[in-house]
Amino acid sequence: METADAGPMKPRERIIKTARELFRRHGMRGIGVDAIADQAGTNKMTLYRHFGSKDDLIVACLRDVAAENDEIWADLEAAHPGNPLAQLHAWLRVGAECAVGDDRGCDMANAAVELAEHDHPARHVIEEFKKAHRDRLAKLCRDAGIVKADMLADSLWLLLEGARVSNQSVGTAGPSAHFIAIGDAMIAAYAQESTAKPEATRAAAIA
Amino acid sequence: METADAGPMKPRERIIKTARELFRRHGMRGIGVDAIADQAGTNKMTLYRHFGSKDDLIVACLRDVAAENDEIWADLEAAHPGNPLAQLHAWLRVGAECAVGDDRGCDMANAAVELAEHDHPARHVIEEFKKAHRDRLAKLCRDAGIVKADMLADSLWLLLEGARVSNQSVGTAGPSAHFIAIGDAMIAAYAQESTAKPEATRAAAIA
DNA sequence: GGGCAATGTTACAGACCGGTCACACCCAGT
DNA sequence: ACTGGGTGTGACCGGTCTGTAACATTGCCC
Repeated sequence: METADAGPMKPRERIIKTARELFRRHGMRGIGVDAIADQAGTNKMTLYRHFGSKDDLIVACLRDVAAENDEIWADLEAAHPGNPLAQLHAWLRVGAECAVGDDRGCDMANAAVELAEHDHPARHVIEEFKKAHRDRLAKLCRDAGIVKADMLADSLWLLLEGARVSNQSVGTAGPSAHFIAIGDAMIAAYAQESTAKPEATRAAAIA
Repeated sequence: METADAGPMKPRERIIKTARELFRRHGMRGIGVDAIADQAGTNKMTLYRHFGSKDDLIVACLRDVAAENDEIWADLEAAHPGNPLAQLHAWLRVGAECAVGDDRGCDMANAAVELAEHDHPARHVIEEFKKAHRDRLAKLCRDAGIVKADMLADSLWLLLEGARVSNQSVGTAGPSAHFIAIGDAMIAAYAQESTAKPEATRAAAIA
């Protein structure tokens, strides 16, 4: 059949790319390896030669998602070098693209829902990825001089997670539509709290 | 096998109760009707006499979830009659029970993730439920005199959705641990904004 | 051109799943 | 005691799924 992607990519890449799309559209348990191989313009045998099992393929896809996300963070820092507050606002805008322009949520979070077994090989990748994301966000908040950096990071994090999962039940026109407004309000509130009160502290530091 | 639940309940109830638990633990696509019937102390044939298909059973389970939730809202109002702000804080506590004491998230949201087909019969139930929940929350905010009631409602809603989905990737000790603190801060910020600024308005109303 | 590794093709095995059938059973209401 | 509706039992069908085996084919490098 091979409806798409007979491009110059090697089979391995095509399989991962196609699998990611089909996993996303039908769920990991809702699509078979045969359909993935077909759609990738190859066949089941070569798929199994590159990935020993479907679970291995799933793990490879999630690692691909993680790598893609690393690029986003690199872009974020490159766009506003040395300006963590601007990076924080930019992060919010990037998150908004996910939260308003897409109704199938975060691949990692979806995988965590679908792969309920606690010993699934993908769980490790998911947990590592999400913790890394949250830690990067917290570092950004800290570097931006937010006092309660962890609280703001967790607030923004839960906001994004909530928006992306909410899209799947009530659509992008639901509460997620206010994503940026809510996020900006959060940042503003914590930033104000960080500059208003501790004048005594700052004065002491100067003196 | 019938490891559990040979109680006095009629088969239909036992099946729904068991199905809900197994769906929750293994995912809807991760458990078969045969296993559900076994665990419920009955058999597949009886299951199919009560529910025409597995999808029907799924819908029935989700309706059961919705009914249980209605009770929670009734309890909330009964506990603090005529005091919407107290109900709002109580709602946050109830949400916290889900967000810190459970790592398998919201059944409805999980179903939305797992049942990716846009025409699945359960989708209607999920959407209706989630919208009703969000609307009730917005009404509570409005009744509590919050000016930007919709914004607060959406913020709290996304907070809860995020916490419950986040539990499945990073556990209850992750950002969800700050659920109540974050929620209280949100309510406080919006409540302050609702009493501080509009003194002119209130004065005008009195005069 | 020869050779070798990667890829394609077909068929198959084994398991599981949703769903149905025919028939035996139990037990309450009359 | 009878009867009838709800229930239990096991077998079965057709389909789909992951994963494998054996063999043909392509394409690249020397």
